[in-house]
Amino acid sequence: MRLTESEWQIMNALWKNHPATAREVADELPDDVDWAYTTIKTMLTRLAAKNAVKEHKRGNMSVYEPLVTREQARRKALRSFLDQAFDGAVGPFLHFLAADKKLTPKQRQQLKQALREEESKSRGKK
Amino acid sequence: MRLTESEWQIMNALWKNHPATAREVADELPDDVDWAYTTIKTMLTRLAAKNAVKEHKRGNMSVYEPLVTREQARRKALRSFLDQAFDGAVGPFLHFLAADKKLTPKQRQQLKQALREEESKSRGKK
DNA sequence: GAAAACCTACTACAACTGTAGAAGTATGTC
DNA sequence: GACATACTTCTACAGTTGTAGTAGGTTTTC
Repeated sequence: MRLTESEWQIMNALWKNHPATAREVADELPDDVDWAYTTIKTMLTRLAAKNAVKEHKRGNMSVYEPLVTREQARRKALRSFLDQAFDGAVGPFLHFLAADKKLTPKQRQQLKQALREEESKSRGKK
Repeated sequence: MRLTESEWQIMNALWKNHPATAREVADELPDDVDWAYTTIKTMLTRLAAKNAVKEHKRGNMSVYEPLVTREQARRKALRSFLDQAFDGAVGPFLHFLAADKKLTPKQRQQLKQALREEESKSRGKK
């Protein structure tokens, strides 16, 4: 279940605040996304068809709820990205990432910190 | 200039070995990609239209050459991914990545190592 | 209770994607 | 030189995506 670019916009809005009506989703969309109300409805309907969201009727109105978590969607997207751009190989990707000139020292620091946290977490479990 | 999934296949093949004829590209494609020769030609033509590859005539035949590097394409793709799934924020992504349960200890090690290398490299430049 | 404002479902439609066939032309082979 | 091969360009066509209009029902508002 792959999200298209527009679908990500909708889902991002929905993850921020849900359950939500189409109108509420519209309000959460970034300012530069200026879609007709019916466009948003169309998107939500398509997302429901894909089982990415659940549509409930509340009175005469529809309220939407994500069926996939942001985590899950991110994981999927990362996987696709890795498959496409790195033949699915994590190692080369990590190198690519670490070598990224645009990473600030702070971000590098952050990444290392995150890794340390994870390490101690998994040590704890062992 | 965004590559579609099929276009990545073609480009991956072309990066592996170029300049290459359509036939050679076909040979480099993964085994599970079994496209008609004309499909590959179509893709290459479309990629040329997008300026992702350059088509040269060699005699009556076409030879293709990437115009974007794999690096560049990867960077673009990473950027799109980050924008979509993380609002473009690198920090949260790094956390997400470091927290990935599927990272093996070895990969974590690798990532840290890569970071260290980068650090000393940039220290050297300073 | 008629008008305004909103909602829903359905339809539309062009651009892009994935995938390839057809027809024509050049090349290698006996 | 006729036949098989291989290449090229053009055309095709269904499915997906981005984006929205229209028509008809419902709720709110003087």
